[in-house]
Amino acid sequence: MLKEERFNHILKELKSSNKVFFENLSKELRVSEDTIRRDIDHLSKSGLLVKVRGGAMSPSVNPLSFQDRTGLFSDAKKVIALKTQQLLRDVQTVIMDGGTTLLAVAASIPIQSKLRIITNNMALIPILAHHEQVDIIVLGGMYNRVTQTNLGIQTALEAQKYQADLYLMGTCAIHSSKGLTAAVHEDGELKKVFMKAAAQTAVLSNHEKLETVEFFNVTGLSDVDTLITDLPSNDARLNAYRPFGLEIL
Amino acid sequence: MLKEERFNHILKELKSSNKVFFENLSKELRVSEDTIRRDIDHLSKSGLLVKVRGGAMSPSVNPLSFQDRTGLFSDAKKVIALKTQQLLRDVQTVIMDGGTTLLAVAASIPIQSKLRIITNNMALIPILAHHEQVDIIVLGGMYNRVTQTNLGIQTALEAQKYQADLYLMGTCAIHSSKGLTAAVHEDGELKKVFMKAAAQTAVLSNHEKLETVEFFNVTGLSDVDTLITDLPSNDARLNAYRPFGLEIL
DNA sequence: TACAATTTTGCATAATATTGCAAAAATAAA
DNA sequence: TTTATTTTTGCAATATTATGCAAAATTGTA
Repeated sequence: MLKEERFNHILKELKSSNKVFFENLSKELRVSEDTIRRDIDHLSKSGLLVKVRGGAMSPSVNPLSFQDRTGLFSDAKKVIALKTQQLLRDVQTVIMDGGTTLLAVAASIPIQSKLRIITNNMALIPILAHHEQVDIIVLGGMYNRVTQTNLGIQTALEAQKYQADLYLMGTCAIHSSKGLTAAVHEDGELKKVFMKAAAQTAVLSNHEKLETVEFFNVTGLSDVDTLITDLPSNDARLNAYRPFGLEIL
Repeated sequence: MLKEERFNHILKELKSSNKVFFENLSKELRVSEDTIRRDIDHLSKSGLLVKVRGGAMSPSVNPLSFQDRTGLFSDAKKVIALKTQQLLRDVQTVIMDGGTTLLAVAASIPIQSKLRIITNNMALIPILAHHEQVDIIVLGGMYNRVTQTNLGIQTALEAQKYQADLYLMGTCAIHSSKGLTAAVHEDGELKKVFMKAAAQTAVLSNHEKLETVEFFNVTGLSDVDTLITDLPSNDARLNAYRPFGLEIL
């Protein structure tokens, strides 16, 4: 029996019952459990199934194409996304970088909005598929599978060529004395470029990111124009940031 | 017995049972397994079957030959895609532009391939999500919803910064006297840049595009190194292109 | 037809892939 | 925490595939 026939057997069984077990497959296909284990390993690397303890399961639906089902976003992100809409009403050109918060923002943009969005965030594209009035300018670079963003020198060089009204900054750590910091060097540098390219910078942050620090400095808080969190704007936990003169939404 | 007769026998058997074994074929056709192996090699390079350990399978039943969840790809595109794989074995860096044919090519790249892909084709990204050894360099620009590609001056400027071993050209019209032409101006200009950036250019084309002309000139056929269609390489409809000294797969 | 050049074929051998086993490591359960 | 179970890793035996080579067959040319 060919290896690929075993693969087909496994996938067929997975299709009908949604879960397969090493033990059963080993008996059905008359090979050792090790072989089944390796088969499943192979199939999982191809994304055709996901390994679980004792066997494998069908992969969860649509990994990349449609994240715009709002149920996928946490309440905190939805709150931030809705607050952000008021900033988008008065601008033409917006820079948006990485992070799922910005996906939530994009998902809540009204379908008839007229906007130009400059981004290195590839996950944004399918979300904006039906916004025919939204122009998307993609910033190229080395694609990062984990963050689904383009990064690198090339991305920064491209970003410098544009002028935007607003920069919506997604992922970063915020600290009242250390300012904004990023976990990835290239991402941190890119954020600096984005700030220069935009007339106004708004930082979007879950309250859990407040008073945290990452390794790479981006900027001080006085360079930020607006801070948007999931907290009420008068929440005490935001007091530390009020002296910097930024607008808190 | 002629080689062509063996081919026919193999393909016939493949059609009826979806799989063939070297051992059986060797006995049936009274030649050594080596000869069968070479025959299968040839048919595999012609995109008519996929080799597996011990024999070969028809591409449609091999779960690993295509990552085609949607069943979107036509037989012609699958043949072209499988033929194209032989070019990818010896290169490091490949430029791929727009068109669904190139999506089929990407979908048939083995999961363990090591490759660097330079592209303005955003639809390529989710297909290559599980190819951890494939680096993707995205070329930025104005995103076009219909073609799912980035276009414009910016895209061309970026493309000029790279050197590639191979350029796989997707959508274009081919004519024996008019050469290659494109339907969209920016796309045509970009194709010229891609050709300059790559050491070798291969044009992928459905046979229905042969002897058709679009409005924007790209280049003459003598600048093309390889032509890959869904037709057998000795098909009479390809004769018009043979004088240009390009390799026809 | 005869001869040279090319292609095809089968074989030996080296390289590679698959399989099952056993020990070590990691994970879940008590 | 300890214990039981599952998973990973390394290994050796076996099977398959790729490669170079020489003989045979085929093709083209005079």
